[in-house]
Amino acid sequence: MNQSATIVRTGRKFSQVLEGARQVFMRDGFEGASVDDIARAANVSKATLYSYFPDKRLLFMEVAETECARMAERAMDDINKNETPREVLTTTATQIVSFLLSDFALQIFRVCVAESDRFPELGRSFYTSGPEMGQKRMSEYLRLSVDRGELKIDDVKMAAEQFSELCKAKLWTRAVFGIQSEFSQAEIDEIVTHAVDMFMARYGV
Amino acid sequence: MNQSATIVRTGRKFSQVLEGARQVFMRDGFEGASVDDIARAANVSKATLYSYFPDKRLLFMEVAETECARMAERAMDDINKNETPREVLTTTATQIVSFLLSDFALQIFRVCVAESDRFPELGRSFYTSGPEMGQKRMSEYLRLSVDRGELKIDDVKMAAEQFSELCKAKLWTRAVFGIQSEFSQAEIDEIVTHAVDMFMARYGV
DNA sequence: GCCAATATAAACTGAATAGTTCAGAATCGA
DNA sequence: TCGATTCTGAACTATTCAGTTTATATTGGC
Repeated sequence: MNQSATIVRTGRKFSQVLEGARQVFMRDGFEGASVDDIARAANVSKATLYSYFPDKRLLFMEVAETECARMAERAMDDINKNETPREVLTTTATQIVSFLLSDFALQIFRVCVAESDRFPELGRSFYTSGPEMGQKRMSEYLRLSVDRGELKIDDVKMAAEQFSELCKAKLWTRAVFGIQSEFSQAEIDEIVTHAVDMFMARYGV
Repeated sequence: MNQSATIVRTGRKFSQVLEGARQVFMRDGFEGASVDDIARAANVSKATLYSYFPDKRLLFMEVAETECARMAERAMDDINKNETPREVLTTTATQIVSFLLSDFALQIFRVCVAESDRFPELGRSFYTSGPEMGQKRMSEYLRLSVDRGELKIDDVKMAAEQFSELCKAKLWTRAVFGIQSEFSQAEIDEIVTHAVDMFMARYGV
């Protein structure tokens, strides 16, 4: 991954370039985005852009990694460990569902899926800083609850995977394929309730 | 969707073209595949190809639709309605998981996700003939079992969505991002068991 | 105010590639 | 065998786009 050596990170317009690239890549994907578009969006000349990034791929990778890190930071941040599992799970599921349905998460998912054939490192990087990261946070919480005797789980990792998977039911697939793009709170709550009910039916004490 | 009107489906080499297109699109995605490549793979001249399909997009759509139909046909075909729910669900889950992890299903998913921004009809078509189709079949079975008193389900559609989502736990995400590409029967069975256990815990009588 | 680093605009190269055209060859039904 | 349909190959157009170049302008530290 460390072709980063060849990226020049100093200079007045570095972050401008990155921000322009972010916008355009997120809107158009990798192939869809032209370097001219990016330069225009960044209010920067093409020559300047190329003085920072040796090529389009590296620029894209940089954007993707930055976005994934930002993503991981946001999602599942405020687990209040003193509430009951049902409460915690409900709060967390609501966050997860809302996040998964955001334009932002959807678009980066699309781009990463689309390009992970061409850039295997991208797939890995996304997985590590996205889904895997979430799964770890969730596992920690579940482990805690099990130790407290609040939940009864044989395989904590698997349970965490199942939980986040349940959060994708119905709406997420529809969102990914552009069938539906607006989601009411009621729709989200419905998914959340069903996810939590199912989880508790299986792992509740 | 019926730009299909403009596709000529008769002629000696129609299926040859389609098969070549299938191979190349599945390997390279939409942008990645060049029409020259496809013509070569199909053992057909470019002119012939264009005599069947007015443009690359329609050719792609045709391939995707054909593949989805084939997909829907295969998956969840042999539900033996006389077994217990646990048995039926286990068989079905095994089929679903294996199918979801096949190169074939993964590749078509990737391509459809990648291109559904540019071709909204493609996303819709994939969703309809893929996930939605599966969900309907599953719903029918669940409805039957509920009527028989074998299961207790408030929202059959939602339960069907949850079930297929549970089949994606752990392995599928890893597959989509190319983290893992070989899956042992034991790994598949693990997912299946956990999916069925969870489902039965929630909806069993 | 000067110098060195940094940025700009715009034109250019070179490579891919979608889609067209057409004269002639292969194929097939009758 | 004949005539019509279908296919071929190869050359051609036109476009898009990554990446380069160059001559000029801006900026900021000293």
